[in-house]
Amino acid sequence: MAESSRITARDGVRADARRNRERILVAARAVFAEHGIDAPMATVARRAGVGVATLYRHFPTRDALVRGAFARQMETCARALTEALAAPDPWQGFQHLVETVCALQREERGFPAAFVAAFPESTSDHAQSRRRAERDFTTLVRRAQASGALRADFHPSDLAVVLLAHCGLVTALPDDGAASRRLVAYLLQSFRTDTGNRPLPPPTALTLRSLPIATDSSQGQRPPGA
Amino acid sequence: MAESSRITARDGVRADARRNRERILVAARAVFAEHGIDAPMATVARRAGVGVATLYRHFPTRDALVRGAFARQMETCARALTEALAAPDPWQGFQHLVETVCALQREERGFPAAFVAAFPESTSDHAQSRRRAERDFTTLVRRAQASGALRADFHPSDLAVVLLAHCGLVTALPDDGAASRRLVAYLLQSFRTDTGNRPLPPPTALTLRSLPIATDSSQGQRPPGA
DNA sequence: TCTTAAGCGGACGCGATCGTCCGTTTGGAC
DNA sequence: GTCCAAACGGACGATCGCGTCCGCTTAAGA
Repeated sequence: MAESSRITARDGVRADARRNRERILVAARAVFAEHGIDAPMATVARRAGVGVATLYRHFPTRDALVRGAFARQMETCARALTEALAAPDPWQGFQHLVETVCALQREERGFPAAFVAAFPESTSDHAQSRRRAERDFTTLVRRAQASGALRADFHPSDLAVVLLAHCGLVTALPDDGAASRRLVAYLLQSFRTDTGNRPLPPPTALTLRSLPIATDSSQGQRPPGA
Repeated sequence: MAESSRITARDGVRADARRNRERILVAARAVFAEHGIDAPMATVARRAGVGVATLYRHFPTRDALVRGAFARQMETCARALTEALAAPDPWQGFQHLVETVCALQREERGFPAAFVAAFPESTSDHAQSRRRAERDFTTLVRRAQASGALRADFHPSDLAVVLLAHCGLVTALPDDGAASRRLVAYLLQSFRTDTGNRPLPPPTALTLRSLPIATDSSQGQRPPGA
């Protein structure tokens, strides 16, 4: 009769519930990749083979779902930052960090827009992660500047500028890794002190003609948040 | 009875119709600036003080409305390109062009997303403008490269990369001119051959914490009126 | 003034998405 | 096997935006 006797598993979650949760996350990644993170929740549910209610039970808000779906990518980002700090050459670390995060944005469609939700202010642990990430990144910047490779007037906030711009680019051109690579290469060059022009990845096939039509609003443009 | 006798004005448009058209365009710019180009058509109509039907009569599709609303900005872009070609120093022309377009994207909110719709493929005259713009820009690039100021591996398609990235940035951070200026400065530097680090505009106040939350799609609703 | 059609506006039907409610199923402890 | 709470799923009412339809208003030529 003790309530503990009713707990069904180590973590108190029934097997089918855990299974469904995983199916939902897989489906969410697929659907977000196809239709952007504004895709209907019902679509995710159908893809996962569960009812809408089940979806909402596991993830009460779209925000929670997005965060759940891209948790792994977020961890990869965090790891990249740790690795960057550990790298013997701070500039190498810096460059690798930027390239890794941008590669994630480029490869996992839906993730770029989700990224900025990565460090939600609501939950305290995440706020803490976020603060730590900021601190670590600032340290990395200082070191890279001290080593002479990163220009002295680079400001840690420039990372946000880069990420938002890159996010916009890959959101507009989901298939085009070339554009993303090109942008990143240009930006990294402008961050260096040693500024001899270095080889770039190949240019894109874009023309003004081929730019996506704006009012086809199927693309999730990110609205500003709080 | 002759149909020509019924024509009511020089251009065959009644005075109230012309007046309403203008009011709609003003309202559209305001509403697009506040809520993005996906704002409900009815909102534009209400703001303009006309009925929905009137709005649809003048602009049958949202696309037509967007194009009408930002026609002036598009002309400014076209003029900037012409001026850039006429500039004595091709690099100056190039730089001025990029800065002008980005300034427009930054200042007229809603325009950035609209920009890519600027040269619709449907109407032949616009397609022609677009082709001409491409040709002119390519010429500008060649000249700037010949002058030695623009790096040889800059490709005209890189303009699209810049514009899309910048569009993403200002869409995400509508109020923040600093971020836009910063990005443009970085990119222009990386386009130069002469690559000594030059002074940058001041950094932004962004932190990872302050990045907009992706899935809060509630959009910062304006507290007053609307 | 009179006439007429160009122009106007709001109501309406349609379709999509949201998030909840509630009856049914099922995992797993005993 | 029995039981029950956890979990499920689909139906449902509410909301929102779209674009059209139709009766009314009004500009402006005669």
